[in-house]
Amino acid sequence: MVTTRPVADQNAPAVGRRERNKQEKLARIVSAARELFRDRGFAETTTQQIAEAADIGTGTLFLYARSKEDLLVLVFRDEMIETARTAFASLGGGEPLLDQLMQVFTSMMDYHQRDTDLARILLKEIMFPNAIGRQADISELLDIIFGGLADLIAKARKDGRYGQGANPMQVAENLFANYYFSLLTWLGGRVTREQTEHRLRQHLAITIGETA
Amino acid sequence: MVTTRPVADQNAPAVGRRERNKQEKLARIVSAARELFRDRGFAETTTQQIAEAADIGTGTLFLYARSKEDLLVLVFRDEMIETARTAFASLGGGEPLLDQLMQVFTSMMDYHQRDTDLARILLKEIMFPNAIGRQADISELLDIIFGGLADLIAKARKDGRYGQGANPMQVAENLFANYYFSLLTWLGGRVTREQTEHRLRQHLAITIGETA
DNA sequence: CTTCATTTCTGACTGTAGTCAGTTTATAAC
DNA sequence: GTTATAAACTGACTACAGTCAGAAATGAAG
Repeated sequence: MVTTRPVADQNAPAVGRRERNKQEKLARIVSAARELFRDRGFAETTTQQIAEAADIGTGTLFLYARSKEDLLVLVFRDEMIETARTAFASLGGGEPLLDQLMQVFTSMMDYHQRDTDLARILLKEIMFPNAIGRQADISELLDIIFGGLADLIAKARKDGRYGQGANPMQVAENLFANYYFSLLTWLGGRVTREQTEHRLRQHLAITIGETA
Repeated sequence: MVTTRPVADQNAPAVGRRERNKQEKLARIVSAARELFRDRGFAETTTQQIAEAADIGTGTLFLYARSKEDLLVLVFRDEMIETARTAFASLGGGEPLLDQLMQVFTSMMDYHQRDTDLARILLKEIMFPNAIGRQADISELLDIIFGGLADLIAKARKDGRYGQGANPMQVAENLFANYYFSLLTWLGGRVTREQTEHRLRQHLAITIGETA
């Protein structure tokens, strides 16, 4: 049997043992970290424990994530992206814009509610990445959210469900700023989820120039 | 000479040597920390250095601030409060609301521009206090900003410079959320100050329902 | 002044994130 | 196969934030 080098396997160019090993290790790391973070919490999990559970050296961990926080983002980024996508995709077509917006944002809040402590740290890291050029890039997540919101606004305007004239992307940014701020107060612990949603709705209404 | 115990010295009740020492130490700590943070940056300054410069033990530092981040807030909180007060106080009366808002926010941005690295960490700590019941409480700062904004809105509405019907406090929160978000992108380093101001103005215009 | 209780202070110590010089492993070239 | 080069890995190590048991200072009471 002539084992030729694996030439151009469709969407996996140049996959040698090296690359495979790397992918496997990354998977082990992410899996171990996810479990430990969920079980014990972020602060209570040490990078040593993660390394041990992933069966790698302590130093190796930091080849895959620049910091413990970076690792956290790496672990949950995909879930968040999926949550955002689903939130937009499961939207009915003809409802009032304000209701659509609230559906999207409450879906994302549902995700964070499962573990508000992790959510808090995630939120912080998303907007304050402490390593420039981080491994775990979150621009894709932001693109999905901003793009989705801008689309909603543009569509609502076409259908005559929303009349204002401002640039959809700027309205989207304004809406997200309010969502982010609401999330902060919610996860800050002084306000219930119910109160947070109520206020968020009013803030969104102000931005799109309607009554709540 | 009969040294009576200092009875009720007007606005300083029960000031013994103990209280005086504490105040002096706090002043030394804040002063030393301010200088070091400004000179070398936050990450590059160690709590040891601060303690040494303030001529106290390492442990003592953490009786006055729960963490290094807490100390940062302790150091700059008063300056920020003063900046916010001044920003609102130096406002002319009859200008368009949007211009007034931009004046307030650019004043606060001027303050942060002196040291954007510190500003970044401050911003983070203000919205993500990592110790509950921190020593350095920032609720006063937020009260000033929210109150000031709400006043501006209420006044503008009375004068007929602003017509919308929403609760002034909620509009204030919406405006601040947008300011905070703009600050984030600015201090995140991907956008110039000029671009940031331009965008902020448009976001504020959307919120108050006017054209930029 | 002399206890005694309470507050404040202290620095040796601990736990942990992150580093780096040296080692191992994969690939390429012949 | 052998050798050479580069990539990936490793764990002993470093630096530093924050702790805590004991020491010192203060004030109160007699």
